[in-house]
Amino acid sequence: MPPDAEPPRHGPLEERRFVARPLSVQDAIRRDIIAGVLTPGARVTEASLAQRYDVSRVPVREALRGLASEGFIDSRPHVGSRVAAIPVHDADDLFAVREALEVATARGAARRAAALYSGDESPADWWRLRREIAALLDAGDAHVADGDLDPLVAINDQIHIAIAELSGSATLTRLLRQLSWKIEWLYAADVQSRGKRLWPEHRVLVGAIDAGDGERAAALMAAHVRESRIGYLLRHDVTTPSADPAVAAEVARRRSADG
Amino acid sequence: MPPDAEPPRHGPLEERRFVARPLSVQDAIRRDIIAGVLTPGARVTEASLAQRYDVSRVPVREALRGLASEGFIDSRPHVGSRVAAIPVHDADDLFAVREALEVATARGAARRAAALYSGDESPADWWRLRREIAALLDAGDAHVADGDLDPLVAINDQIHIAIAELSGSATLTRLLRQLSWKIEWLYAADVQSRGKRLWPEHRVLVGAIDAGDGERAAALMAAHVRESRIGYLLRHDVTTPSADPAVAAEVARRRSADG
DNA sequence: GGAGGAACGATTGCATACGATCGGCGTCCG
DNA sequence: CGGACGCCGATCGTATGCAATCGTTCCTCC
Repeated sequence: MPPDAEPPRHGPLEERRFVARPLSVQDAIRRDIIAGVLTPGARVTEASLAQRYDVSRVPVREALRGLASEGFIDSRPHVGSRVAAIPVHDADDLFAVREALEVATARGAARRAAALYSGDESPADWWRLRREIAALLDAGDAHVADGDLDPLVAINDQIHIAIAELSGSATLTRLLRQLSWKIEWLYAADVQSRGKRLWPEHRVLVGAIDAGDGERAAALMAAHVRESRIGYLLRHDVTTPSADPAVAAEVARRRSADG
Repeated sequence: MPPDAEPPRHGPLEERRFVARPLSVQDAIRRDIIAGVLTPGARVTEASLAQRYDVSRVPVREALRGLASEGFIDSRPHVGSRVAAIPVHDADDLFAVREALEVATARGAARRAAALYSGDESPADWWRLRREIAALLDAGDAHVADGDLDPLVAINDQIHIAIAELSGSATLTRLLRQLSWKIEWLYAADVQSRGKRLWPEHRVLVGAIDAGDGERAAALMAAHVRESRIGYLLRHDVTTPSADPAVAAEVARRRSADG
């Protein structure tokens, strides 16, 4: 089924509802913060941002409030707002929570796939998400083949978010999205991630979801996120490797092995 | 030291910065949603809320945007907003993620306590939070002694949030706060929680944090949250008890034991 | 009688304007 | 010479007004 068959049918309604919102001011500011255009500690007044993004103070104000509740902005009433500090010392904990989040979403997605095949449920947007994941997998493969690894981190995040949406839990999806932004911020701040080795795991994971094997999907996701966590800790030498003893041991082992 | 000695000194600056913001519109609406005053599915227009809380449309608008990003409001552009559905089918996953979150914050709080005693760090508001926890523990004890268990769930949440702040991770604290609101919503929606049995565990947990024993604090918190999760699942008979096999087995065991 | 289209009401999105509050700095008094 | 008081610029918080968009309803035509 071609992916462009259904969208023009319902038109802009379903379109705006779910996928392609026209990049709100909040998204634009967040993107600039993550990309490093707005550096931590920088003063951002409503007026300056309004001029920067060519809108009035009102949307900027709403965006700032949202970004403050997401932790990208530190705001003090009647004083001003600043770009928050990158949570580098939280990195390991962020990965630990991400593991729990993603294990739950992977298991939920597989469970929902099983329910779908047995006819218990008929989720409307399941197939749309499934096709989106397929497209993302193909796009990632193409980038890997071309040796262009930079877009991989963004595609990786989109796949994981799509799997979360596949699980049907809006709450978990929302939390994971916030966490992904933070981890992306961590990656972008220091060093470009090289996710080539972890990339092939995605297809195996999606296969387990399609098969409806919840436990296998959960185990694969746990290993996948844990590898990502170990990789981050290996690239950033921190004093305390990890709070999780198993992760810390693995980091120490590889560090001594690789020299 | 009486707790009302310092606030009038620096006045409203430090006051507003951290603790007692004058209950914003967003907090008021969220409170009403959790309390069931605004029921899921109810239409909420900016104008009606503005009249209800006696403010203009602009603060209502900001509050709605924030609540939408928190998942309490479903908003569609140019159409309107509705109170979101209570995430009952996510309950078990929410507890699983909460366990990971709270284990990380408990471990972090204990680690920070150890660093404090060894003189490595000197956190300014550590003692303030520690006193706040002590006051909350005493208040909870008083309620338990009086047999007034209703405020216990709120006090419980405040203790857990304070422990998260003690860990020093703003990101984890923010995620936990959002999760706590959702779980509180779950509890308030169906049945009043009876947390008397779990209450004494708090002092043991805080003791482990004070001792700087990170692993013990983490283990205690994991058991504490898991008990809470099992209790919820026991009170709400769901078809699939839990995604975690150990939790599911324990729920089944107690259910057959209690009849 | 049914289907397509246009106009209307309702609601949000944004811009502008004004009032309230805070931090900084000069000045005055002890 | 040091500290406290008061003024002032800066910034936020809120209110009001207008334009854009969506869902609906009614009208017309087939």
